[in-house]
Amino acid sequence: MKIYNTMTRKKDDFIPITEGEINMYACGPTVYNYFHIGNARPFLFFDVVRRYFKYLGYKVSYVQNITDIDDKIIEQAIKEKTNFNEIAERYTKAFFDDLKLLNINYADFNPKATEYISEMIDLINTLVVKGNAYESNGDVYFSVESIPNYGKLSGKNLNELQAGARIEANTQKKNPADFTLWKKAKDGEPSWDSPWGAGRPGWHTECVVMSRKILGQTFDIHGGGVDLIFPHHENELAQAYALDGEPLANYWMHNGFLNVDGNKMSKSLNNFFTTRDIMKDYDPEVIRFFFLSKHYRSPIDFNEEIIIESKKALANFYSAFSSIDIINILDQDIDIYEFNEAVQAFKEAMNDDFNTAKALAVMFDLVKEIKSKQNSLKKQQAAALTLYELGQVLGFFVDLEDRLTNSVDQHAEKLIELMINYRLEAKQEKNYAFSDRIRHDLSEIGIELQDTPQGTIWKIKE
RNA sequence: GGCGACAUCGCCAAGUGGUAAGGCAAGGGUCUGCAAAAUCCUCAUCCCCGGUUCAAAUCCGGGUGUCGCCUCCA
Repeated sequence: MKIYNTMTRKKDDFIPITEGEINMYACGPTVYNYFHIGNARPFLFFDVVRRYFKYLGYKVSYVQNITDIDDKIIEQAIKEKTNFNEIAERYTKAFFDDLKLLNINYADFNPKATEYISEMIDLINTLVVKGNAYESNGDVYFSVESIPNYGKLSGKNLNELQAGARIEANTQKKNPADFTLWKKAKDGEPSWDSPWGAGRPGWHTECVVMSRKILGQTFDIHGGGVDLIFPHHENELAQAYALDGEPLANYWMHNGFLNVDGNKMSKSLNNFFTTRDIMKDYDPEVIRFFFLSKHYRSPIDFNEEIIIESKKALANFYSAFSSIDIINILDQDIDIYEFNEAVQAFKEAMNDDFNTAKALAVMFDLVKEIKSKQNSLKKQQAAALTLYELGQVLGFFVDLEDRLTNSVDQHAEKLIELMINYRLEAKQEKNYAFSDRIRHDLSEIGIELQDTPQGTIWKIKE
């Protein structure tokens, strides 16, 4: 298995620290709002990473933090004239609700920053004692010059950083690139006591404390969006290195950004979408397909057309399932060994730095096998079960039965059948004007009739 | 200004040395009273120029274009 490692800038062979076990950490949300569609990408992608490792038989420990104290949360609280706790709690709940809708399995651990304040203070204190951090007027900064190789992950060097004029001049800092470990509280801000006075921890410390506490000194995979490489992950790395010279993680994975109609998503461009809002209009599984149809490291463009395309493409899987009546064979003991080759192709794709786009192509090949009349029923069924198995690895096909059945109440069903019979009578009398009117009118209210050799069937239109 | 990524059919998107996966759309056939659905078939030489090689979308150099990071940000 190969994973692209931001640290080495190439695909590295993946070797877990402990054979058969994987410890991974992905940066979670700052809970000050509903998460947007761009945020959904890493959440969803690392869900797939974890599912795939489990499919391969690894024991996976997955940690995703929740940043529940931060400037943005405080800002939002002020705006709503409430306290930061209430904001954090509200959007933490929303976060979990939305994950559930997206069929993203919760992490094994979701530590919150506010639950680890004393550990963070300990860590900062250790860094101060070791000479890697210094207090200045109630703030504590990490000294980037105190360790060698600062900037290794992001490919930056300190001279260039200093040359960049965009780092605000902060006279408190010894080096403009030094970052905040502890932030002195202003009047009225939430705060915790510390050896440096009342304040709150800087963002870059929580991940170090929580990941090491739960997963150990060095863990296997640390992930997040590309924008986190610098400064966030660089700064995490620096702290861990300063503590004991050990790397924080062996593999650094970063997903590419999402653009909207070719532009960066921003509130000012009026192209800002929360995942929650999009899920009102589109099946969450369509969103999953959309993301997985492109390699995770590439930038991806979000727009309405592409979502509709994803929706149509995804529908092929269900159409294939429907044609084979998969619900009735799910618990049958059907040998799917015949499609072992497809499974291998799927794994090969996934083993190559999680090439989900290629993996989806393997799934579409199975759709062909399911529908091919050259194949025996048994072979079609085996292909369907293989498709089902692979799809689940990517997080598809939840509530399969519900999706494949028309859900209307019994009276409505009888009414529809009644209409179908009336139409049939009209057809037999060659009163096509009337039969077409019935079909048309039913279609108008969302019920689609299809004449098949087996008779007329009906479907609820999307 | 510094660092980096990308450029493949109308659209989306795999493919990193051996002669272009897949999806959407489109065109054509079958089926149908007509539809729909289904089904079968068709559909690219890889931004430009130069180089390396028996062989390049794939490697190297030079262009052009798009994007990201350098500041809170998935």
